Amino acid sequence: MARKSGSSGEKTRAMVEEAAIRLIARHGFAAVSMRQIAREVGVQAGALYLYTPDKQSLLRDIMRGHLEHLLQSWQDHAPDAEMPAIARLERFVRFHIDYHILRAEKVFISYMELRNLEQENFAEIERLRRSYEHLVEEILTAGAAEGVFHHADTRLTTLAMIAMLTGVSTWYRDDGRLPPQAIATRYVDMAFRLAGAEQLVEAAE
Amino acid sequence: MARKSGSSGEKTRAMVEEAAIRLIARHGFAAVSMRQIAREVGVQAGALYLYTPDKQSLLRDIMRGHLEHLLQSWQDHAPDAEMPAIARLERFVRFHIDYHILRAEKVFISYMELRNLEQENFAEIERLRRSYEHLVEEILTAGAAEGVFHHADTRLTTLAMIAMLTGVSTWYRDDGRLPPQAIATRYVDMAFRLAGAEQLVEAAE
DNA sequence: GTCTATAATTAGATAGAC
DNA sequence: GTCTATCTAATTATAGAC
Repeated sequence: MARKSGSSGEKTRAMVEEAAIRLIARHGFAAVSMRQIAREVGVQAGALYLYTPDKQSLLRDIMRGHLEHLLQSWQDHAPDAEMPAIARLERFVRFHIDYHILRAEKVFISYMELRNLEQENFAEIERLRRSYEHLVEEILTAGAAEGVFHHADTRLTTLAMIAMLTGVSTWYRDDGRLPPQAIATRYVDMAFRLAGAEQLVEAAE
Repeated sequence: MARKSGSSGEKTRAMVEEAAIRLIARHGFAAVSMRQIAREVGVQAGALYLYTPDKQSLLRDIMRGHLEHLLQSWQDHAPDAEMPAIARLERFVRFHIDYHILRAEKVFISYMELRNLEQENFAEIERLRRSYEHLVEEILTAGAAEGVFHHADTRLTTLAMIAMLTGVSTWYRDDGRLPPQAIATRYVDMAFRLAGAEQLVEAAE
C-alpha cells in the first residue's frame, strides 16, 4: 500500500514541523537526521521532501516562522507609544517571559542554531532578531528621556536584559518551583532594577 | 614517509584541541567532522585517534578541561569569605567577564554543546557547571544576610545574573566598541542593580 | 607518530511504483 | 501522498605499513 488510508498532506506537514522542532531542540540541528524526523512522524524519509526542498530550508522556515510570529504577537498587543516607558517595559517583560515559556523549543532553536544557517538565511534571521532587540532598546531610551530610567549604557543594558530574560528558556520546566506568572513578576522586578527605574529604588529602601 | 620530520606528539595534541575548539565553536560539535579537525591540524584523520579514543571524548575533555580550569582560576584569586559580599560580587563579575571574553570559544562550547554529551558525560559536566553557579548564589545569600543586598528571590536572581553575565560571550568582538575592562565595569554596575545593592540605590538617585 | 587504505555505517536526496 | 529502493557522498573508526 503506497498511501496510507486517512493520510493527509496538511496534517503531515504540521507533524513534520513539530517533530523537527522537538528533535532539533533536544539534539541540535546537525545531530538530527532526516530519517529520525521521518521516523518520529511515521513516514519514510523520502516523503519529507514533499514538504521541504532540503534540510537547511526546514531549519530556516522554523526560525523564520518563529521570529515572524514573535514580532507579530508583540505588535498585536503592544502598548501604544504614548504609554509611560515603565508600563511598556513591564508589558514587554511579561510578554517575553510568557512567550518564551510557552514556546521554549522554538526559542531555543532560534538562538542555538544560528550557526547552522547558510549565509543568506543567517542574514535574514539575524535581521529579524535584531528588530526584536530594538524593541527593548527603544523602551529603555524612551524611559531615559522621560527621566524614569537611569541606565549608564543603553546598548549594553539592552544586551544584558535580553540575555537575562531569554535565559528563562534554558531552565524552565513545567513542574518547576514557580508558575509562569510568578516567574514573570520576578523578572519584571529585575528588569526594572537593570533599567534603573525609580520605582524600584524606592521599593528597595 | 610515514612520519613527518619534526613531528611531536605533545605539540600535535595541543593543536588537535585548539582546532577542535575553534571549529566546534564556529559550527557546532555535530556539524564538525574528524576529518575537518585533522585537516586544520595538518594530519590525516586516523592520526587523531592517538589523542582521543573517540569524538565524544574529545568534546567531554574540552568541556571538563574548561570548567575545571574556570573553577580553579576562581579559587586562585577568589576573595576570602570574610570580605564584604559587595566586594566579593564585584570581584566575581570582573573575573567572570574577563574570563568569558578571553576564552569565549570554550565558554560558548560548554554551554551550547551540553546536548551532545552522552548521559554519563553530561552528568559530570553539569555537576561542574552547577558548582560554578553556586558561587554566585552563595555571594548573593551572604549579601542579603549582611543587609547590603535586597533581592526578592535568590535562586532566580542567580539564574538571571549568570545568564546576563554569560551573554557577553555571544556578542563580544575584539574590535568592538568597548575594551574588556570597560565592559566589566558596566557589568559590575548591572550586577549590583540586580542584587539590589544599597550603593547602587544611592547612585541612582 | 603519522600515513594510507579501508571497513562499516549513515547521511541527504532522488526516481519511480502504487 | 507515501513507500521502496537506491545513488552518491560523507562519516567514525580501525589495521597495518613505515
